[in-house]
Amino acid sequence: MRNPSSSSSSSSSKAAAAAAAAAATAASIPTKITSSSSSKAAGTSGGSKTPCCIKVGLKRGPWTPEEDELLSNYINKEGEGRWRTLPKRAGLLRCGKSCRLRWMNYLRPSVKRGQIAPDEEDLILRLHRLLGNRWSLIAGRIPGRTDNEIKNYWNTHLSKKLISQGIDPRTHKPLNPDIHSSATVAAADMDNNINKAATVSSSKTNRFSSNTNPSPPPTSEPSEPLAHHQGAAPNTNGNNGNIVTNIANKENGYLVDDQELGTMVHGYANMTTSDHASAAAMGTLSLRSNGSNHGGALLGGNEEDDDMNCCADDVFSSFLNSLINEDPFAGQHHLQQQVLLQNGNNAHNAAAVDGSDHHVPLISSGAGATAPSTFGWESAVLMSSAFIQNDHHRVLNDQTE
DNA sequence: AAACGGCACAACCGCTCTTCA
DNA sequence: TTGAAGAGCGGTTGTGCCGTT
Repeated sequence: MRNPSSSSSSSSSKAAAAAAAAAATAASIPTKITSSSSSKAAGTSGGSKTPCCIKVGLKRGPWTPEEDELLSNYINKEGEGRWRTLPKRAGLLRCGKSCRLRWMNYLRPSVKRGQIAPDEEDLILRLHRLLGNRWSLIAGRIPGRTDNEIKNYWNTHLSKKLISQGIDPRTHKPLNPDIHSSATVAAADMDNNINKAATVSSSKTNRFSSNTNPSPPPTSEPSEPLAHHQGAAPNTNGNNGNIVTNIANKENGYLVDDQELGTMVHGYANMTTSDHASAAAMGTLSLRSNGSNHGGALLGGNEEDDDMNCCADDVFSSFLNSLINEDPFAGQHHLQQQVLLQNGNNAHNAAAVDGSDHHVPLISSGAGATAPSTFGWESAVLMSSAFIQNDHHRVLNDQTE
């Protein structure tokens, strides 16, 4: 089903249709309810697969304007959360997951519809190069865009665009080494810079230590890519231990892997406090987004989150920014500053976050190169290694299985 | 005008992680 | 310690639209 109001890089006729449909439905509401969707809605699930909610009578398929209104009204009134029971309370014949998805990807006021701007596209490319198919993380750095939207845009536009340029959309490296387009040269340049940071921050391991099947190098097969990425949310508890035993093995092609992401968090946690309770609290932080910020807050950046989250998010954002801006050491400098501030007082108040989603601008004003500090991510990694000893043991155990 | 195929994208599925009793 | 519930993520599917034949 196509949502008229979300038509982006479409033809003018599509845009016209979208405009007409948008006029008919003031909000983001689908204009078509198909017969096939009705059959789905009967709860017949349309196949042998078991739907997420097997309760008989729950509707599936495209949402109607009435359903959207019910959901929006309810959430505006009661707030998000408790998705499992929300449908019943809101008077919807939908499963909770469906409601959550509809709200997150479509009905939320903060969702920005419309064409992906060139700068957004560039940002997506850069972030994908850094993060791989971690759409929620990517979406979290692009205000108003959802992971689903970015994922779709990537699959339908950007991956093909890269392929047409002779670039592997998964690794961002040339498909054919003989081809030296400007794009591939630029990618290679960036790769060189990024590798510095990758080395500093220890680096790649099996992306998912719990996976007994060693992660294969990425292929150009779009559907395979992250099979090893199942459920892909990186878990700081389970993966960081690998930084001790696996060094400099960045075979997956992504520039920042889960271990590194998690390490940044752990490392920062360790540096910013000597209080074990606080450190432990930080240790529970997940790279998965938390709360209502649907992927927006890397470190669980809800407004209610504690100071540590705020700072860690800021630091990570800074680091990510520095990678995107091809200055792998800027984050170190910023980190050091943050640590000093944090030790001195509540530095988080100075954290640059916007009011809505804790997004930190990524297109910085030319992050100036900062001299590498002796106290940076490398320290963070080492310190975090000690900090997460328990996880390390766990990982080692996993590896022996 | 009909058939066909590709495109775009909302929605769904299966899985994982976190939290809590 | 364990299991259930809640929540979130990435991958895939289904469907309408549009252009081409």
